[in-house]
Amino acid sequence: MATGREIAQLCGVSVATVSRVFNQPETVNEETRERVLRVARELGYQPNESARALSTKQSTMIGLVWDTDHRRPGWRHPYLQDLLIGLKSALSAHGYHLLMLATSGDAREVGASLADPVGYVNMTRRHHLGGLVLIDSGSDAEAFEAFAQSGVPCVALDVAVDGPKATYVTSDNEGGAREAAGHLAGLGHTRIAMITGPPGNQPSEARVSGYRKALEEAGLPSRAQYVVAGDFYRTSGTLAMQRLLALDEPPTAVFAASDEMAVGALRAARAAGLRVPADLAIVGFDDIEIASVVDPALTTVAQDKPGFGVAAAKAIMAMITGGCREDPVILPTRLVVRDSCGS
Amino acid sequence: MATGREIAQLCGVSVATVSRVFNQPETVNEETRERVLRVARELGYQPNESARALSTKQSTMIGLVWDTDHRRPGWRHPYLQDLLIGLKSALSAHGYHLLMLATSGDAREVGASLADPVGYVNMTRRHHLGGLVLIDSGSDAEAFEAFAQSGVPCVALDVAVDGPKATYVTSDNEGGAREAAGHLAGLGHTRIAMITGPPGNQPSEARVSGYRKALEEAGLPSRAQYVVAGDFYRTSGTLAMQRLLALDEPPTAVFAASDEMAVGALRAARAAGLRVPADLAIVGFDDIEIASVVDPALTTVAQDKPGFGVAAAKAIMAMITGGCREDPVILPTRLVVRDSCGS
DNA sequence: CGTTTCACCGTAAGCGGTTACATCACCGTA
DNA sequence: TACGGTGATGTAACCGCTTACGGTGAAACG
Repeated sequence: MATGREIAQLCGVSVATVSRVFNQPETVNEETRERVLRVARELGYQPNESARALSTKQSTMIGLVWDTDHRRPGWRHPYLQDLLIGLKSALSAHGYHLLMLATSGDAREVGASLADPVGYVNMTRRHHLGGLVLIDSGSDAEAFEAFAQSGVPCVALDVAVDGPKATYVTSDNEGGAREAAGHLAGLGHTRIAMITGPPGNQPSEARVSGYRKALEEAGLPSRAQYVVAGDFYRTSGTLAMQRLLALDEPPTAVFAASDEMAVGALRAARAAGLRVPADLAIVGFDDIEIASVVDPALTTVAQDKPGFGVAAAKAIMAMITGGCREDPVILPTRLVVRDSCGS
Repeated sequence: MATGREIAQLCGVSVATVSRVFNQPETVNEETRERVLRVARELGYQPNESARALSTKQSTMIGLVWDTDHRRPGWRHPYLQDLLIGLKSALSAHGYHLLMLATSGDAREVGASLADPVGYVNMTRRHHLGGLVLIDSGSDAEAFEAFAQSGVPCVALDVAVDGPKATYVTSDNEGGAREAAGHLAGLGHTRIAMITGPPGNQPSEARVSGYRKALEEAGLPSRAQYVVAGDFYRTSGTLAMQRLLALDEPPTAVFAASDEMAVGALRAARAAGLRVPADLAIVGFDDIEIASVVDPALTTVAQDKPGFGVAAAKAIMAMITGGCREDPVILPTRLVVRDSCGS
């Protein structure tokens, strides 16, 4: 590996000049700059990032906090891949790398344990990370708040946090839900139920709120027994649907807070002998891949998946360079009408 | 941030001793060791990884090479999330972190361009990465070979590579395909077609080979027009199926090299008025999520998705510590019989 | 012609660890 | 008593880069 010193010797300049060529090119004479660059290229020079980070106290890395061995076994993020694509490409464009942090297993560790924000924050300091991107694993609101308060620049996905250098990005859950439920109402449905996510989950709460607004706007009554809680998983959708169907006056339309639950509901409906959408209209949320594959294809509220990553990347970079808090980002959603609501 | 020097001063020892406490605990007197550890804990000491890496010329990071802006637009890895879960948790357990590399956009870059192995290898040196994990993006065989030859420890997923410190992990594609096609033969089918992946793709080739073996074992003739090429995408499955159905003697069973193509084939069959599985049996490969959701649920060959990541992690760590090549890992597959083959 | 200005560049002190080597006290042994 | 061995620790060089500071020569100025 060629070092700056070698280049300096070959060019007859000092290491300081070599460094300047790469960091403040305008301060060095064009002729010598060219010379240094040429030699650097010939030698295949790669600046030592460890040395640079040590000296400048900052690296070009952003930490990604994503709990894989989570307390909710089997949990899968609905669109992790698209999110990462957006995140990574936006970060790459500005020379940043994404570091998937681990807090466990390191014998050298001092006082950091798994799923413990402190552990991640420690890692942030160890590696001079510019900031953190926090991926929601379903119910980390409290932990995320700790991150936000730590002073480390961080942006949370789908969890509203607040802190000196913290912000978040989320979809317009309320608006999307409102559009979805409104769509059902517009189709003439008057008995519209909702299957929610786990209580306390922010996107879920927002979706419930949007659902309520849509009912109100359509002049429909809001019945308590039409709102039943799920947990975003498919099975919970089936269970919830069964409870709805057991009602004296079962709904003719259901809005599920996730596509997975919508699929579960669809199963339950079919098992009960109902035809979808003829007897029961179903709308989901997320627009994950299976939405277009189930039969009937699921009408759903699409989230801007890569946009999530891009927005997170922009926010974190802005906070790193700007040094202050950024405004939260609310991404627009889009109602994708397919066959499950019989429009 | 507390440094080793501060600890040293507070404990009345030298920085060397502090360092030894963490790296060669056995060489330092128990009493002083306890003292140093206690003070370190009180100060919330976190070793500076940049300094450590600079000094030792190695970091605790493994690079992940995953092309997001690939020449095949819309490409998605069939099970990236599970793979990452396995990879990350196995690496975490040994104190390694995963760095998602970017090669583009860095103005400071010297001679590294996107999708160029050299760029990634340069990044490896810059950051003192222990090694690289290469995720196949569909057709990177040549590029991967360049990685393998670079001397950097690396393990490729689903691409057979060879090099001084390179190895790969892949599924038993041939065996899985053989079992799948054999299953169809066992069901009494004699006209069994196959929809392959893109020509040159190694897993696809192996699956074709397994398919051929199964036919042979069942005493069935191998007809050239029964093997039609797709590209792993859904649309290509539809197209391929249409061609198969246009044959004078259309097949009664189809084995697709991916679930996506199987779904596409299923659509084509249904559009042609065929019932699945009564008129046409279909088997896929991968066992992605949609396989269990389509109607009829897809019989398919399941890959050990998290196992991929775990195996890759073990291999790369073994090569880093061992310094030499590891044997390739072939993961067993499992035939998941659902409804699309009418067993 | 002396002085100021300015563009350019070198010197050297860090950044926070690791580690080869030296030191020192202490013990057992001849 | 002199000496080699051993365990515990200190000393200092080094890893490769950044940057504050100072120096130099030439152009510009009065």
